[in-house]
Amino acid sequence: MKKKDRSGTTIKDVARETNLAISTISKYMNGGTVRKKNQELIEAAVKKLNYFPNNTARWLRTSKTYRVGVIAGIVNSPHTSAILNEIEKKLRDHGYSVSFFSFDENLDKTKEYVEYMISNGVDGMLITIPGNTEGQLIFPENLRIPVVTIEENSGVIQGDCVQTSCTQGAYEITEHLIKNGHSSIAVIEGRRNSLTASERMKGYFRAMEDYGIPVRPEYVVQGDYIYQGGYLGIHELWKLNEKPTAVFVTNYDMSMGAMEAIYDLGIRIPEQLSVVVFDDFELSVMVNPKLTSVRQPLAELADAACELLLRRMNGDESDYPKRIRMMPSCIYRESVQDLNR
Amino acid sequence: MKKKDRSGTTIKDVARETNLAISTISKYMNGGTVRKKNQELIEAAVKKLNYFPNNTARWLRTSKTYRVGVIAGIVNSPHTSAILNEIEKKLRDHGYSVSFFSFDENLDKTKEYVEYMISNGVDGMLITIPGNTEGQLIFPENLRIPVVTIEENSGVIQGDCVQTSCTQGAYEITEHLIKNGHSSIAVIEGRRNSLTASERMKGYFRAMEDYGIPVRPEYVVQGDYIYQGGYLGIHELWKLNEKPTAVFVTNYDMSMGAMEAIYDLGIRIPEQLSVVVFDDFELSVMVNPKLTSVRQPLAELADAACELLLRRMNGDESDYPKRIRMMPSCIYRESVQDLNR
DNA sequence: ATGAAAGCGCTAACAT
DNA sequence: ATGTTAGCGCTTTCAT
Repeated sequence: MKKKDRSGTTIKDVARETNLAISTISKYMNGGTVRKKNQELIEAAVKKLNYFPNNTARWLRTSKTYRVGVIAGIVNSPHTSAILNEIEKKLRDHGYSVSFFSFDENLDKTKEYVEYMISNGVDGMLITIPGNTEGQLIFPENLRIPVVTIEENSGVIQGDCVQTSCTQGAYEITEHLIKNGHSSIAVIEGRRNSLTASERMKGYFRAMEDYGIPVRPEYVVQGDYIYQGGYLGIHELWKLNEKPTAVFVTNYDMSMGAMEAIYDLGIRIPEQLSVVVFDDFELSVMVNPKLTSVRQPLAELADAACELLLRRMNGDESDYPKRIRMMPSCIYRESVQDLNR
Repeated sequence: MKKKDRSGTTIKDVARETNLAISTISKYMNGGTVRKKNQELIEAAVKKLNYFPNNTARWLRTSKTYRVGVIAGIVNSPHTSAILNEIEKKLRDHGYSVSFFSFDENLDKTKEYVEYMISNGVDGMLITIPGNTEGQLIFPENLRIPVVTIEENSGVIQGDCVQTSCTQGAYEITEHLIKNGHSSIAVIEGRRNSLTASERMKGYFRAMEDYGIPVRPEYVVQGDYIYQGGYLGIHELWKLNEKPTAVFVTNYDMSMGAMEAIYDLGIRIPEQLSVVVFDDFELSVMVNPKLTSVRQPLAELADAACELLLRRMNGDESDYPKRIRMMPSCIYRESVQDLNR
């Protein structure tokens, strides 16, 4: 039997070794009380045979796997990895392990992934959609396990979710530029049809409007949420006769491209151009000067999602569906020049 | 029953719906042939009831979970996330999903983690040890599933592993400095007792020796593999009367600290100081000027590890234990001044 | 091609 | 406190 080759010692072996009933072993392994003598017997046998209980078989009876499925974007991005890191830590603290899938492109496959996860026996799921992903989350029809989504958008999903308000962050950072005396404020937009992109633009437009500053069409350049977009965006802006005094780059990847272009063109920050960016990762403090940016509370987001999921998995459905909104915060560093002085 | 609340449709339900035997359904689901009429019946029922087979129960019979356990360091680091990303993609392509644990501190808990993973029913395991982690991998005694480790060290583990040669990379990058006319070459060392640290230092010392350049003790400054170490290291070097013309920073976190210190002190790269670093992530190209660095082939490492594990899980033990060594490569950019010109 | 039945490792009544 | 037994969802002989 293949079986015997792979799987190690079972509860049966321990029972045989100790001359006790299987159920006694089971009881003890689950924290029940047995006679001291038997406890010692069991301990000895467990050690000798190197037995540890099989959660998978356990699940068959209890319908608990203590495993949660996580579906996320490319791990190798600071956004996803920050969230994933927090999720894993948090869930492990609560005795859960995580199985995860990442998807590269679109969301079409989520349904398939979700089904696969359930096939694999998870007690619940966490889904985090990177803001620059197109498409819609699709769930199998009669989903029986709790799912909490972590996202930057709003309105995409029904059900439990935690999210950040992109509009708010974009508004604040634009306002910051305005308060520093800027009115020629360019923006490098995210990909068309992206919800986060339009949320962020909304924040920008609203701030401009609130302060009565007209938006010049040539200052709104179309990006795509990737490196390239930021790079080309800056080049485009720098061809203008009347150059902006500030630029708001609306996501992380684009901000790297933008910085590259800024170096290439020899533009001095903040003397010639003030720069603010959406998302705050390592780069923001490693470039010179350090960037003023909008920071999404990723760890807090992940934490809240885990808490909620944990409650759901424990059967508490009281406040379903719950939508938790968190506010991003602006981090003021050295990349903005104060034009008032 | 809790049970019924959570778990969805079972094979039983499909059998009832179609008036066929459970075993017929099972056969069909596993690619066996059934009468056309029955096939249609089953398909219809599966769709109607939204049935998908439960891998976990399946495992009970087949001892295959199609799940592999991954134990890695902090996900939220470019090193780990690059590897994890590749592993997940690769394994998913082969029909496996990944369960993972990360550990923050030391390796003492690996044994526990490994046991837990096995309890959870994985077909194999991948363990990646970040080079800056102390301690020894400890495995449970009669481990019945294949394990492949991915590491930067050599000699720590018996069994299958893939690794990079740190010594080689450190040698090459030091040699590069020498060939560019440098002889006052400082190095910021990794943490004491770290194997990778000593491997990297070995590369440095060997290159210096091969080219007959004496190593000045004050140019070897002790770091700790974290940000702080790089930061303080540069400050320490810059207090010296005879400053080095080049510095080799031996890991990523320290190189960030070093760059920070370099900015703070207003040191110009490469005019005043040439900088080379071990590890090549985003930072290296985002700073100005771009950094010459040693790049570990992380994706390739992960790929090779997956290939090997996949073979082992398919029962091919032919070349056990296999040790695959990969060479890092140097990426020459703009942070080194050519003193020969 | 189909079905009946045994059994994977474990837990949970229930009886002792 | 311990043992007996049924059964979780599924695959796999072995009959039919």
